Amino acid sequence: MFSRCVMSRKMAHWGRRSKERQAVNLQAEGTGLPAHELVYRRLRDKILFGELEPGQPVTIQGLTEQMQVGMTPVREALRRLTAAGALDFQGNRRIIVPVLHAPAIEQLTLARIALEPTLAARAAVRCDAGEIARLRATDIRLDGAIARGDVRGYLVENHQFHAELNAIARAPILTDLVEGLWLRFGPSLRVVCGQFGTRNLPDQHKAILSALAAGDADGAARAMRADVEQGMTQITEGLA
Amino acid sequence: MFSRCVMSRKMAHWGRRSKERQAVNLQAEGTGLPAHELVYRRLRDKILFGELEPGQPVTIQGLTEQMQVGMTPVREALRRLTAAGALDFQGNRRIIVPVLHAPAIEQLTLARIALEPTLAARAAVRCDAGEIARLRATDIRLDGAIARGDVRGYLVENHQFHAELNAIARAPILTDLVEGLWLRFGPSLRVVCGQFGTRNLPDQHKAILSALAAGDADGAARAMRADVEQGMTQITEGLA
DNA sequence: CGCCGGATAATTTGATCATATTCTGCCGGC
DNA sequence: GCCGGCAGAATATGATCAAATTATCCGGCG
Repeated sequence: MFSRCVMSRKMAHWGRRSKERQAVNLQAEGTGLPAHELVYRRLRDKILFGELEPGQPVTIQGLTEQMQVGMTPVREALRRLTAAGALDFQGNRRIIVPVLHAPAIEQLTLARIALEPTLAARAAVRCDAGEIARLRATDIRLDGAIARGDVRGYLVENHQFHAELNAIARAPILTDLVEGLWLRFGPSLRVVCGQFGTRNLPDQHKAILSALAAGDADGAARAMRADVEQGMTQITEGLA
Repeated sequence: MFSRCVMSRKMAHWGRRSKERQAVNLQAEGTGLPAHELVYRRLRDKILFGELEPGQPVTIQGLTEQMQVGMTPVREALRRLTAAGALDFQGNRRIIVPVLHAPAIEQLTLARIALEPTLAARAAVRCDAGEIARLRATDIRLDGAIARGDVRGYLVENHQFHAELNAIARAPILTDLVEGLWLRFGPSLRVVCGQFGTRNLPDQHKAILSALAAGDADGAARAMRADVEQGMTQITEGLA
């Protein structure tokens, strides 16, 4: 009992040393958010914007040294992402970036068509002028990225457009569901865009914006459905 | 350096002792699944079947001693559940069982109506005789639980019925989404059932079964939609 | 003289880490 | 070709620190 107490003091000293090194790193990274949250967000963005390749293995130890944090936060972030289907947990405790196959794409399309038009319709009856203006600005940046041939920029702004739109709908539960779907096809979308470039990337954003500005819920839903179908068709054909 | 080594040996010894006790406990629980998976499943069932009360705080340390495992597995299970919305992460790093309010119920209803009829329709064109028979058997057990006034049994068998039905649809991604929704309203559903007992718990399961047996996709979807609306109305009125 | 509000101490809980242990997959010997 | 050891990665634990909540205490006021 006593010896354990002494021992603990020593460990406390070492722990403090490493902790200080750690603290500096976290401050450098940014806000006062917990490390597991930071790891989660950075990994999520990497998946969403195609910095990870389908099939690529994701190891805990790799992340710990890459992000300079302990294993526990990494572990938690990975659990969150695997729970959301953004990463694939191979039975033999190995984690990889998911490789989409036809049935998965079909289900994702079904789910997106079931949810995103509903959100667009809600947004149409809730949006105000400022929100539409911000949405227009995002869409212009999106067009710029396409013209520039900037794949990463396209992915970022496209997601931004849809995220802003979903936020307007004031339905956080539905929005969370949709975000989870986007995480699932993010890596594959990047692959497709990488193959074909940004030349042939039509979207229905103009039609969506018109419907929103007119407060036309049904029109917004239809336009969103078309946008989703177009996007998922791209993925299907690109991976075929 | 040396002292640390000695210390480590002692810690290892204690760790092993508790680990062996643990191993026994894990074996008792069942298969050779990892601890975090077991914790996740047990917590999920508790949420799904109403053993946790809305608003009740869920603490890591409480779980560690309750389930006799270390903090890391508990932590991972909680991350998975909060990611799915089954638990609510209060900003001040405290976790509680979610308390549903009207907008949340509305969104859950929207999502369920968007997804579950689709799954039912898919099931209708995929089911075979054996699956229908199993589904019938589950529904009979469900009726038994209702007649007995067994709330817990009702929750278990009702979930089982829908889970089996969704499995027939062979759309694991959609099924996962729906499972997440069920987790969100599980605790509140229990509260409602606890208030009213199992007397007034009508469902559309007979209609669903007929449609499935007839291979009538559209009929199955309609019946499922009615079942979902009925169930969610119960919750809305019960919590009002 | 008793009660209440705010400041402080104590406890509880969460977050993170280093380490020990276990499992998986691979490689070389038979 | 198969089996046993080995390297590496994942799982799990306990220690420790930080934050937040709760309990306590004391001075001022009714």
